[in-house]
Amino acid sequence: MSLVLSGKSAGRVSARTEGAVRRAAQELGYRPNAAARALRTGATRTVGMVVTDVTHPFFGLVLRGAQLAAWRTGYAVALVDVANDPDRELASFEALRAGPVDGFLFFTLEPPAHTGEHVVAIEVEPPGMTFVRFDVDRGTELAIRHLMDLGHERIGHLASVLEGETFQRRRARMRELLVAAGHDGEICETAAFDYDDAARAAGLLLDRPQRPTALFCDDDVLAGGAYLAARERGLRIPADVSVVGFDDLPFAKVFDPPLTTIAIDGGQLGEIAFAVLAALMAGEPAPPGRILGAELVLRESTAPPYLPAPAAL
Amino acid sequence: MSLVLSGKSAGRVSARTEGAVRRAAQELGYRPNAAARALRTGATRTVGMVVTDVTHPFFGLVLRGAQLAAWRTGYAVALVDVANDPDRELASFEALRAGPVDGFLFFTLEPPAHTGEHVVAIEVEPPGMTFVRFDVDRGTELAIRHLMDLGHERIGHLASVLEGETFQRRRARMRELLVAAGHDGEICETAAFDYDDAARAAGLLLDRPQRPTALFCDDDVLAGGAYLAARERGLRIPADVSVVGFDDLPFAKVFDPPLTTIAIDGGQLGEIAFAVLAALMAGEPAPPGRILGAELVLRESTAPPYLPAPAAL
DNA sequence: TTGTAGGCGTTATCAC
DNA sequence: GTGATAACGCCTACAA
Repeated sequence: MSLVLSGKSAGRVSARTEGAVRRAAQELGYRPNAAARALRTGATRTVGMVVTDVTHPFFGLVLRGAQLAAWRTGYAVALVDVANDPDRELASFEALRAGPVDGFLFFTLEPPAHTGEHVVAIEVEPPGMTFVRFDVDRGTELAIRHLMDLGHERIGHLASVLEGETFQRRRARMRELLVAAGHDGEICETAAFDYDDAARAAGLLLDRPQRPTALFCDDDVLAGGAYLAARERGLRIPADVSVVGFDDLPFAKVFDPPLTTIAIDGGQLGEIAFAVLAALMAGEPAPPGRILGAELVLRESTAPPYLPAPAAL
Repeated sequence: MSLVLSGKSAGRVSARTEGAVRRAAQELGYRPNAAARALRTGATRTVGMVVTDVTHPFFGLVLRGAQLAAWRTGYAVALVDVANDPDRELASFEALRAGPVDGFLFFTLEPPAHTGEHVVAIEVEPPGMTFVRFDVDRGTELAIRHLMDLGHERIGHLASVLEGETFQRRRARMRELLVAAGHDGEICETAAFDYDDAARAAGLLLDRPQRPTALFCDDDVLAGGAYLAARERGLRIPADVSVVGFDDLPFAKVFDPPLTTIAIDGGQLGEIAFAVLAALMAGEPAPPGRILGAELVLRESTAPPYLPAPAAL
């Protein structure tokens, strides 16, 4: 019967019956029931992607990448937004374990500990769990080096409030580089991924008695907050403060001045994360993890500290 | 047996057995299988939301709103991105009809014609289909009026290439208002929701022999492209060109100058769309449609045309 | 108050 | 090459 539809008719059913079946199915508007199939086969050909915050522009890129890769292999990806709520995160995981998905892409602060499910962690590297992440150490090194090469010594860090591993890495690496160069290592404020809150935190940094001459931001949204704070205070970027972001979100180049930032490829991240998960689900030997590149995109928000005022003044 | 777990034990099972059952379930790590339940009950308590482009920042807001509302009633929402591809749109619909969802939220150009499924259209108003959309007529009226009040007569339209109903509305209303005021009604270029393409199209507008003194953009992303084009040409906003956007995306206020735009509430849209769908699924009488407000947010990207040069020159 | 059985729509196996 | 049948796990009606 439905051998035909599942494409396993080769050499099993006569061409005539096959045609008849197809026609009948067509006319009756028959469509195989997904629930029954899932029950029988134990697979849904769907993977769940759980993210902390759909509202952040970076996720769209990642989801798009994962979705494209999934599509090619006949999988669908269901997105679950956890709205920065750990309880909800756990609840989602439990709900999804109940059957609706064959595997998980966890783009959150802390993926649930290993449970025998197929899961790949994104941007986190939990011990023993397959992961895909960017080389943020390299990324922050590129950013900080660039600033130090320009002559900056007092570099503020506009950091994410989120305790994610990727952010801890940024902080640690930055500190390392700064102390290695003999500079002050901890001028830091944290903010949510929200322009107003970021502006508030950036303001705290800019209002310090010893104002930092440059700001390294965990993310382009945060950098946007720094732009806001600088504008409120009549500070020019980059003449009075240099700013460097992270992510290279599409709007970074429309900021004024265009934002110098660390580019990472969200689409690629999603694509690779799905590929790794697919390997896992297929029982193939998957790599323990993948680390993706990051590079510096030079635009116009950085300059040497304290540019001399125009000669005329 | 599983009467307990489904919460229907009231007056059917003794408290003792109930406790025993719960404990056993706990220890065995038993969790009801979603596929089997779906097969049996015919419902999945999941709705599908299909969007044209996850990559656009507006969708995050809508999804968040829908997801929050769904969560409250024990529903999940699965997001499907269609990547602006009509074939994929149809394919997704077919795939989703196979069972995995109880209802649909269609945020696309053209939701598939009525098929007996529970579906609510978002930002489109197909005949006979339940919908939720913004009052874009009012929104564009607010924008155009504002520009005309400022004294603009030659207003360019930086429009979306997408043929969505919401965009056709903007165009039609704008034209109406312009011809009613006796102005030239069609200075228009279209672009994809992408800063570079938008900059290209905006450039076409700005390079016209009779340069428009103001630009009305279908969307804040497009407005960002206008900023880029103006910058390339050394044109000042708003002194040389006024710009007004649509959506009030979070980054609009960090643009320089902060963007005057039409604010619409994506979260509310998602929330209401889900509520309407829930009513539909429950068989309750649902309203034929809902129209949500839009308002003008005055910032600094608009001014009277051709501001006189500073007296000193 | 508790136990049992049937069926939801598939797929896969096995006998014809 | 084809048709029958069992089983996936849950829910619910009905019998004990």
